[in-house]
Amino acid sequence: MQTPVVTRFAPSPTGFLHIGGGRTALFNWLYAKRHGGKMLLRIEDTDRERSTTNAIEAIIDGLKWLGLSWDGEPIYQFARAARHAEVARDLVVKGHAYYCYATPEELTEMRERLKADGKPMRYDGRWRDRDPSTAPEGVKPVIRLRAPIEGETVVEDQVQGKVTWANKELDDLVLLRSDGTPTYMLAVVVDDHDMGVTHIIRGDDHLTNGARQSQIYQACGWNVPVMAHIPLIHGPDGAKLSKRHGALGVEAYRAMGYLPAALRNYLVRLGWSHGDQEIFSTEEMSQLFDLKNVGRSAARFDFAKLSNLNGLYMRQADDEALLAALEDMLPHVEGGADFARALDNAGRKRLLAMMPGLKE
RNA sequence: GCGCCCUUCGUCUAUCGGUUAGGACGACAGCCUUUCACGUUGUAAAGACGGGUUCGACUCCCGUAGGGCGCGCCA
Repeated sequence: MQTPVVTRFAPSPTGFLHIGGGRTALFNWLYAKRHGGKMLLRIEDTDRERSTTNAIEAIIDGLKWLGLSWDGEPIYQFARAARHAEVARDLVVKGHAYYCYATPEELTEMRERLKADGKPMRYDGRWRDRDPSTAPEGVKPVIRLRAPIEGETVVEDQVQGKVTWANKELDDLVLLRSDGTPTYMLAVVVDDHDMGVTHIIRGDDHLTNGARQSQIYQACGWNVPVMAHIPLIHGPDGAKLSKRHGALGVEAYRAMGYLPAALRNYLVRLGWSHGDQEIFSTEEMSQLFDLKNVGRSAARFDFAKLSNLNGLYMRQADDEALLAALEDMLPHVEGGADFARALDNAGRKRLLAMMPGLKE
């Protein structure tokens, strides 16, 4: 019997739902649908400084607007900190991790020296085999993974293919901070395992993390989920998508009047293809989507093509549905609230009558 | 600096060793139209570079260049 597919979308709530994150969520959602599985939502809020409830709401709101849904309640990573710490301490007991008493200042100094010498900036393992009884007074230790030194770590990626690292390139990462809270690297592995995630589909900026996380899985004695690192979305100039490119969050696309169906269609074709087909209904893409046809190179965002698709979806839209979409959008667009207030039933009727011409 | 990844028209992409290298957006030129839009017809436009392997490379291998990502007690 094959285990059912479980994917997940795991944003960190430090801003709004990034357009790239929206596509990642879409791919996870489609993959789960295609295989009759589930998509889970996990909020990665372990960075207490930067995580805000506003951002959590914005992400959930953005996903809903995009028409994406998830199974069960969202999991909040911070709430699971005790479990993460327990795994880290268990790893120490088993000899797969150790306490490191190096201070942040000491490590910064170490990195600066390595950089000056033109050496790779990796933790040098100074506490890996040192007797803890020689620990300095008053320093709270972190827990580091005792990563393998020899051999190699391989990620059998569904998009990138087989990717190999020499273990000597990967240093002993921190699992548990000195204040007892988990790092991202540990939390992700423990949560994905506990949540029964079978497929990790995320941006390829996480590819190296995939290797490091594989090492944690191995230390824990757990199976590594299937991984798929999808290419990133770049701005029209080929540089990483940033504020200066304009619309970063999906809510900005709503405010510009794009239809969710058009944005989904645009996003799914960024990196994925099915022969020459350009237009996919949501139903269709959830039947056709696969990892095999996801490309490996970054795609540039093209507003002209998005607009073209949006026009196409508008012209095809049912008049009532388009009016509903308009009213739905009004509160989010500048000056829209006034328009919405002035829109009575008579106005609505008039708008509906004009819609066939308007949408052309 | 070290590691990993990527490279087909301006852009998104098809091609799974043999094709006139296909489609879409955009551009340009017609047609339609009181205008704009829609629609429609057509045109231009691509395998980064250099070596191999092969009867034959966009496709496989190596190198170079360019780009991206990672190298935090951030996620």
